[in-house]
Amino acid sequence: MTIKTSRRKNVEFGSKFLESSQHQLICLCHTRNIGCIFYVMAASPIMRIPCKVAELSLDISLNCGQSFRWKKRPSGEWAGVLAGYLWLMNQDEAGLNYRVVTPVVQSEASPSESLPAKKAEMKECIDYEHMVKDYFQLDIDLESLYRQWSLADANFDKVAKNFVGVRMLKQDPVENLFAFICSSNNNIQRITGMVEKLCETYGNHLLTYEDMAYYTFPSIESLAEEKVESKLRTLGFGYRAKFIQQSAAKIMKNGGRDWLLNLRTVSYLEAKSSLMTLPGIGAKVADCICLMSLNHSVAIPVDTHVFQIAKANYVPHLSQTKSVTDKVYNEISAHFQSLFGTYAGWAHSV
DNA sequence: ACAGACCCTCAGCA
DNA sequence: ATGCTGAGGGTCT
Repeated sequence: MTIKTSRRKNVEFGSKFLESSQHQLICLCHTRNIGCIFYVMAASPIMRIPCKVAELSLDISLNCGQSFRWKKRPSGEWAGVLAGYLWLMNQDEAGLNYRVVTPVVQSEASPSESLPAKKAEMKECIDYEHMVKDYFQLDIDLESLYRQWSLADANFDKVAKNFVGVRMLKQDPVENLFAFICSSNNNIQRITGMVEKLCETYGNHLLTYEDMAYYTFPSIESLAEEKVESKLRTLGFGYRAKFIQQSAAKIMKNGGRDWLLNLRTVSYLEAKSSLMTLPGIGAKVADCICLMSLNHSVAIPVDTHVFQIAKANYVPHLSQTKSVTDKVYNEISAHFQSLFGTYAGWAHSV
């Protein structure tokens, strides 16, 4: 089997490996003085889920500020790390195409010995389709929700045709939480850079694919260490450096990742108020986390833009209001919740 | 309820 | 070319 390397040479080895598998092997080979380091990855075949653009627009949903981790590659594919794999996706009118790239071996030894041992692992049946459907929440009928929202609100009806297929992702709450601590008083470009720095500094290098390094999102533990604040300061996080370290430490004290995941099972208001006990998380960020990773689809994050839109089109008596006080925040939230119903947060995103 | 302060960056403009 | 200002998916005191 011929394997392309990052140095654009071809390496021959392991021709029997995976001969009966439908997976494709990719090997990146770096010479380091005498030895070689092999980064071996397996790319799945392209898989497909029938899905209309009206049910899911990748271009909007992956790039509208709910996740900061998806990047469009020159090929037009979206690339992102999810559940410890690199995913590559695109879509056409009728379907979503995706493939998965996963590291198999990273060793300084000759790969010929370790590869067969990984063979069984590769063949392990992983339900990628289920993971995609879960992440995009494809069991939720978005077209039907759009119809419902259009009936409820003429303004939505007018605007919605330009923003078809806007779907909330079901994100990992750890990534979601720390990314949105970064979002306060900030712009998307800078937030994206900060999330990248978090991953490069405290995440694990997953693999390098076509000259792009991909990292996992850091664990809560790794962000909870005391040194993190000063390090993030030097990386330009500003006052958010302290929030990140302190929130991580507090979550660990509360029970770590399980404590966060458990917020999916409690009521929306309980989840929100629990999140707001963490430093750097106020009402808006808490609502973002509720909506984007904790299944509380009724949550309405009221940011400065939602405030402006609400003043101009929905809650006239706020037209002279200068700032978003708690009272104003709750009033705007409640308005959109009663207008759009259970999936109000999804409608708000459109 | 409401200012200020908080880190940093980047348009927009003089 | 430099320098100033305001705002950017807020939060805390």
